Amino acid sequence: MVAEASGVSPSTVSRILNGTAIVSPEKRAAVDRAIAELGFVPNPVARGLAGGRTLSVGVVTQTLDSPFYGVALRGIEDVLDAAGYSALFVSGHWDVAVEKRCIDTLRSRRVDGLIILNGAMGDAELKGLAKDLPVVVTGRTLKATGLIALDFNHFEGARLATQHLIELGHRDIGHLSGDIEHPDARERLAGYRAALEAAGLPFRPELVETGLYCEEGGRTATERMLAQGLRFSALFAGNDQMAFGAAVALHKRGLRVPTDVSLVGFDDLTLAAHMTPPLTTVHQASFELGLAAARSLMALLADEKPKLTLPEPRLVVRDSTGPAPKR
Amino acid sequence: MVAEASGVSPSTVSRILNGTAIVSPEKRAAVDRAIAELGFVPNPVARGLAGGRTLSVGVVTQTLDSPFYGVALRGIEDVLDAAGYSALFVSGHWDVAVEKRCIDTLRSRRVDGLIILNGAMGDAELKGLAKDLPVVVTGRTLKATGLIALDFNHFEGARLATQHLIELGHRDIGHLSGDIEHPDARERLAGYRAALEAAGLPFRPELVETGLYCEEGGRTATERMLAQGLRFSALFAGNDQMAFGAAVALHKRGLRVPTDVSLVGFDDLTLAAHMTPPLTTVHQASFELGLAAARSLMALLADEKPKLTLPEPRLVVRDSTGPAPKR
DNA sequence: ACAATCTCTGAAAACGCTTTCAGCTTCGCC
DNA sequence: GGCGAAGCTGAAAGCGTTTTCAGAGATTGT
Repeated sequence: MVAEASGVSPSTVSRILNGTAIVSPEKRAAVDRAIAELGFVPNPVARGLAGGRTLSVGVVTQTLDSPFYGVALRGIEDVLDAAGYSALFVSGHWDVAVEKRCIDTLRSRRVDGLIILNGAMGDAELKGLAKDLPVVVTGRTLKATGLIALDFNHFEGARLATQHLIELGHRDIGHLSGDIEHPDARERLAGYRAALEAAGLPFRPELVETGLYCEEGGRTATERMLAQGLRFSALFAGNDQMAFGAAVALHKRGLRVPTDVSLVGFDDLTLAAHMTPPLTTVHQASFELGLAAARSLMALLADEKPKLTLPEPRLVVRDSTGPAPKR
Repeated sequence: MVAEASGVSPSTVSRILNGTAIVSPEKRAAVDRAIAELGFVPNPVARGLAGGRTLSVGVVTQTLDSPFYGVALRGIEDVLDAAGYSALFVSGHWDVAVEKRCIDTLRSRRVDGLIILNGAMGDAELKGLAKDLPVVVTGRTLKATGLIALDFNHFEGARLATQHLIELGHRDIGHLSGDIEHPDARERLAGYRAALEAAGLPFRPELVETGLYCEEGGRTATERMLAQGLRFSALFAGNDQMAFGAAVALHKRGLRVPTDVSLVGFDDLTLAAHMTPPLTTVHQASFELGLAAARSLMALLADEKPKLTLPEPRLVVRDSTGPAPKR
């Protein structure tokens, strides 16, 4: 230990560095000077070995390059960085087995905590994990000690989107649902249905088509609806990526957005505002989600109980929705 | 050390785990059994302290949520993961100071190597870094020991894109250039110019507008050109994101793609194929870039000299380009 | 004024591995 | 048959911190 070369014992230096105990001003000054002169930087690896805390947290996401979670990762990074923590990002690729392996790796690397963005694993396992180390999980609601769950109000978002279409006079409103495995897809579907029923419109299962939460999924789902000869004047897509795909499918069929078909997305990706026409969508504050997740974890690590809450979803009306065409 | 509880000395176990030396089959079998029974998992933190190798590499990118680099990150993760390495992703936010701080953090965490995606720092500093630990850098060409530079052929890509427009009969071809600070933006501009000149067309500086490499940058650059009353029948955007922005600007002016203006992008983001109309663009193999970068680093760490090469750019013709309108 | 308490500090153990060093065998060869 | 070389293995010394433990002074209470 280099700093020792300048006066005191390693224990004292450690105490100064960590503020673990009171040290006399003179020694503190001497050590500070030595540190500055030597350009000393503590070694996190050794710290991790000795102290058990590595000042690193694991972040498991599904795909690193998702436009939606990417932004959340940035929020996480910001908070962690400011707190002196480093993030280990891993992706589970929507595969429970891969996800578990990732988590094992992270644990073997002795991360101090875990942030799991929309994990695929079961609630029970998650609770088990949380017994060992602090966990913040998004995309589900769950209560357990050492665990904080953060989720958006998908139901309300979907309700807003559908209501908007109804208010524009649309009656035949289709829904492109994400894979029903995802709790958020289920909630969005429920919100869509609730809005219809609140307006006295029937819920028609044939107007709901399911696909993967991506451009391709939205495109093929729309093509299926079109192929079936279904009549609809508006489409509420489970997320923006699906909406992009839907726009392509409609365009190919010669249908104009919003003249022939109104289109609403969900997420408000950066790109939504830059699509042609700019997409009406439900804004999800994913950056804030990242911030909140990271802050929650920091609180958990400090043995506090914060219970941060996420902003409510908000409809952003752009140019992809318009009045229903006369029948 | 737990595994010792079953027969041999810790040194021998370590040797088996690392393949550092030849061990007799019986001992090896005994140890293997013990490891299996105890479910022993080596502690990378201790390993890092003792051996100097942490089996982790630092990856510095500019923004975690870039659609282009996101894909590359996935490629990096795939390779690293398979090799038993973990990645520490950090983002420099296009700021040299931030970037340096990130690198310091990574070094203090004793990463075994560094992958720098389009770093903002100077060549000289990079070379200095490479003296200390293996570095792979993308987006520039550079030669130094312990350093591998990987880059696309931006010039050729831009040339292909421009040539395609010329072959379609376009004569007034604008270019939305990325910030000229970026070497790749400069090369793309050069490729554009070379294609023009090869076809005997004059290079007209007023048809080149510069902006940030993002949707907003493309939109405002296009708006500026439109506002100046410039006549052009085709636009070659510095990257796909700028092309998306350009499409919005054109759409607002009532100009149709490709009927009134043909549009070519660069990168071939996933979204390019799902935009309306699907975007003609230059394919950059960013996933392969990630793979190649990670593999190069692994090779460097193994003291090999691989010199992987990236695929040549390739024009992907979709629906955003068409024949030049008659004048 | 003396014991009982506090403060502050250093010595030393621990964290869980890797690696060097030296010792013991077993060969191969003159 | 003896000697050097080569092959395996264990003991022990780190790696750079934190943390426990106990001791040296300085305070306080009576």
